[in-house]
Amino acid sequence: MAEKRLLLIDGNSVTFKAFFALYTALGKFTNSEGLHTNAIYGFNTMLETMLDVVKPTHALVAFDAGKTTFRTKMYDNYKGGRAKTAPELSEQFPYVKELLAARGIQTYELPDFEADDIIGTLARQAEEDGFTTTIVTGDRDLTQLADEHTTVSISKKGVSEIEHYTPAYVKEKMGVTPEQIIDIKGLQGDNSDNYPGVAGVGPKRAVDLVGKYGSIENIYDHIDEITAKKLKEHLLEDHDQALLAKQLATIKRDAPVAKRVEDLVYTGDDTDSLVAFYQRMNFNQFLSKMSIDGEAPTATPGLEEITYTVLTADNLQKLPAFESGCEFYLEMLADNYHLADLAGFAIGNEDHWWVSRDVSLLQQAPLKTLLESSKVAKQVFDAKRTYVALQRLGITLAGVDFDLLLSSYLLNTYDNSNDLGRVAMEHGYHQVATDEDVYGKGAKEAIPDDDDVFFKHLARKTRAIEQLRPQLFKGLEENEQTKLYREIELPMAFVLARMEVAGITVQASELEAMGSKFTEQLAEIEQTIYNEAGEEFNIGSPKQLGHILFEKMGLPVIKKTKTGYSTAVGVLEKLAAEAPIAENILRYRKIAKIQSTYVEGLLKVIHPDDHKVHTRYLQTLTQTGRLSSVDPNLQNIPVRNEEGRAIRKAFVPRHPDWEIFSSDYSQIELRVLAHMSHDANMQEAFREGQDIHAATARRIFKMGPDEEVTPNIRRQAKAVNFGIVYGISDFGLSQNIGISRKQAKNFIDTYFEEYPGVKAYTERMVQQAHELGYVETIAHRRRYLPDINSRNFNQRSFAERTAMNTPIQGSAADIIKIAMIRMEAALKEKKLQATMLLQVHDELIFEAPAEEIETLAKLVPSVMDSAIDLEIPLKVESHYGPTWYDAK
DNA sequence: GGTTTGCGA
DNA sequence: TGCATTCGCAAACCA
Repeated sequence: MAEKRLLLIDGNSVTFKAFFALYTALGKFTNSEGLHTNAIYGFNTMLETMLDVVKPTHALVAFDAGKTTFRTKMYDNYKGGRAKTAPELSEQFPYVKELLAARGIQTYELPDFEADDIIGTLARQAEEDGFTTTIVTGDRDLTQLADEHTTVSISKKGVSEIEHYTPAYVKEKMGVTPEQIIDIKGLQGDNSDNYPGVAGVGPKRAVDLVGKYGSIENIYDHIDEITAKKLKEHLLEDHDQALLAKQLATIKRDAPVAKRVEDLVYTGDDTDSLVAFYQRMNFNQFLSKMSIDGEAPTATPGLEEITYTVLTADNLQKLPAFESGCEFYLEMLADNYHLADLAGFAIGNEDHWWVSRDVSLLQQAPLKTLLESSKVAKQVFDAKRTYVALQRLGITLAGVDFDLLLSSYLLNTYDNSNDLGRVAMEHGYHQVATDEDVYGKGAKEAIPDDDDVFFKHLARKTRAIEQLRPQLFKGLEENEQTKLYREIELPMAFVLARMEVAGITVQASELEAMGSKFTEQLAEIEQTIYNEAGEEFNIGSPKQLGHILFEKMGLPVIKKTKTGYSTAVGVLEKLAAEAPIAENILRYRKIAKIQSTYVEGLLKVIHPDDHKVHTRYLQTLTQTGRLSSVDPNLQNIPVRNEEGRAIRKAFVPRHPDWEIFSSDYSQIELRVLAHMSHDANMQEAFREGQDIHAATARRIFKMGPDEEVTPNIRRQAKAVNFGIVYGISDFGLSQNIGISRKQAKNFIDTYFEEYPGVKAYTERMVQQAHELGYVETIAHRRRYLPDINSRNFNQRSFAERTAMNTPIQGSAADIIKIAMIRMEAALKEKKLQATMLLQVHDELIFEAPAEEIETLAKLVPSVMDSAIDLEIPLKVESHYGPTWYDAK
C-alpha cells in the first residue's frame, strides 16, 4: 500500500504569523478592491513549501471556532487581556478559507475547541490508521504532539523559514520529551495565554524539575526531596494552579471531531478557481508560477482567446477609418524610447485588432494620417512614450484622448508601473499578461520570435486599454480629477515630449577639458591621502576608508551605519579639525563625484549626431506630482559649489549667437503654504515683498523693528521655514542647524504661535488624511497615505509629515505644469524661435536668439506668475547668458 | 541587488 | 521607549 501522508495546519496560528511576518509590507499587499492580502500571501507561501515538502495524500486546515472554549470554562482569564485582532488581519481570514477551497484542502472548526484540539485528535486517529503526519503551526506548544510518525513544523519569524520538530529534536531543543511539554507549561504557566504556573519557576527550573521527576504529579509525590526552601514553598502554595495550568496546556486528543482522517483526501488545485482567486488578490507571482508548473499553452493561465489580423502593405488600405476612435499601442523593449528598437504595434477597436512587426507601415497612409489626425481619438498607454517614438518615424501623434498609464497614476500614484499588464491588474482587469511573463526578464528578456505569441500579447494590451477606459474616466470624474487630467497632465505629456525631443546641446570639448583637469587633481590628492594614511587603498570604498580612518589611524568614530563606520560629509568635517586627511578626502570625494557623475556621465549620453542630451521626464513616478528626470538626470546638475557649477558651462544654446534664458519661482513652496494655510502673518510678509526668511527670523527671535537680522540668524530661520514645509521634528531641526533640541522645540513652538494659520493647516492635513485616507493638491492631485493609521510610530509619523508636505510640494508642481503648458502656447502664438528645454522643479530653462531675450524677459515671468491665482502673489526671477552657467 | 554617498529642488 | 525634514537619480562598491 502506498504511503499515506497527512498535512494538518493550524489555520489561525499560521495566518497570524504570516500577517506579522509581512507586516512592514502591509501597504504593498492590497488588491484592487482595497483588501489587505499580506497574510493570505504569506499563508500561501507557507502552503506551497509544505505541499512541496510533504506531498500529502490527505490534508486539513483547522481554525478556532470562537473566543469561548472548554478552556475558558475551566479558567475565566484564559487568553484574557489579548489585544483586539487588527481589522487588516481579521478581514483576511475568509479569503484564506477561500484559498484553501481552491487548493483542494478542507477546513474545519469546532465550537468550544481550539484548532490545536482538532489537530491533536486527528493526529491520534492518523497514527492509529498508519499515516505519517506533519503538523504546521506557529505555536511551539504543539510540539507536544510530536512522535514517531508525527512531525511538528513551526514557522519561524518569516513564513518561509520552517523548523521541523521530531521527538529527538524536541528533546535537543527543549530538554524534555514531547509529552513533558505540558508539565513544563504547568510549572511555568503561559504569559500569552494568560495563565500562571508556579511562582518563581521559569523555563530553566521547569526543565530541571521535569527532567528529574518526569512529571508534575511525580514532583508532588517526591516533594520532600526538594531542598530549596523557597521553591518547595512555592510548589506547595501553587499546587492547584500547576495542575490547572497543565490541564490548560494539554491538547485534546479526543475532541468530538466530526471528520474522519480518511475523508480528508487532498484533491489538489482547482485550477480555474485558483486562477480566479490569484487574479482577484493580484498575486502575480503565484499566477506566473502556475503557468510554469502547469501545462497551460499560453504564458499566463486564464486568458481569453483573441484574434487579430496581421497588417501588410497589401491589406493596409482595408483598415477602417476609425471615426469613433481607436486604440493604439507601440511596442519597445527598452525603457529609453529615444533609442529603443520599435518592435511592433497594434491598432484597432471593438475586438478587431491589426498588428505588425513592421513599424514602417505606420509611415504610410492611412496609418500616418490616422495617427496625426486630431479628429480621430486615440487611446494609448503612455502618450509621451508613444509620441516621442513616433516622432522618430516622422509621425506627429495627435488626438490622444485616453492615456491608461497617466490616468491610472492620477487615480493612485502607486499604480504607475510601466508594464501595461501590471497596471491593468491593479484595476481588476486580467485579460492581458505582463511583459515579464511574455518577454522574460534579465538576460533572457526578448521579443518572442513566435508571431502568434507576440501579436496576441499586443492585441490583448490594446484591448485592455479599450476595456479600462470607461472605468478610469469614471474614477477621474469621481475624484474631481477630470480637469487635472485633461487640462494639465495630458497636455503636459506632449509639452514634455517636445522638450525631450528638442534636447539641450552639451559641448563635449568643454567637459573633456574639465575632465583632464580633474584627473590631474585627483591623482595629486590621491597621493597626499596615501602618504597621510601610510598605505595605498581604495578611497572610494567606504569599507576600506573606514578601516584606515578609524582602525589604523584611530580617529574618533562619530557615527555608524548599518554595516560599519560612517564616512559621510558631516563626519569628515568634524574630523577635519584634527586630521588633515579628512579635508583631503572631502576634496577628493567632491572632485570624484563631479568627474564620474557629471563629466563622464554626461559625456556618455551626448548624442553623437546632434551633440545634445535628451533626458526623459518621468511624469508618472513621484508621489507628489513632481517630475523626475533620467538618462541623464538634468534636475541635479551642480550649482551650489563653484567646481561643480562649472559643469553648466558645457550646456549651451544650439546656435552660437543664441542665449540660455532661465526663470525660476522665488519661494514657491512657502508661498503655496501661505496660500493654503491662509496665515495672515505669512501672507503679509509676501504681500509686502519682504525677505521671508528675515521676516521669520524677526518673529521667532522676537526681534525689534530696528534690530539687524544677521546672516546667521537668517540662516537659522530659513532652516525652520524649510523644516516646517517638510514636517520637521525638534530633533531634526536641532541636528540641521546645530542647536539643542530644547531650543529647536522652542523655535517650532514660537513659529506656530507667530504663524497660527500654518499650525492649523498642518493639523487640518493630518486630520484629513486620517478621515479620508488621502490628501490633495490645489489641482486635486491625490496621494493616499495608508500608513496614517499605522500602529508603528515611524510609519505613522512619516505619513503625517507627508500629509503636510505633499499638498505643498504637489501644488507647486501643479503650478509650474500649468505655466509650462501656457508657456509653450505663448511661444507658438508669438511665433518666437525660443524653445523651452528643461524644467527643474521651480525653474524653466530656454534657448533663444539674442534678439528674443528682451521679449522673453517679460513674457516668461508673466506667464509663470499668472499660472494660478493665489491669495498672495507669485514671484519670478530671470537670468540669461551664453551658457547655463551664465544664466544666473 | 542593496548600501553608501552626494548632487538638485 | 523608539525615531528623528520632503521629493528625486546616479555612481561606486560589495556581496
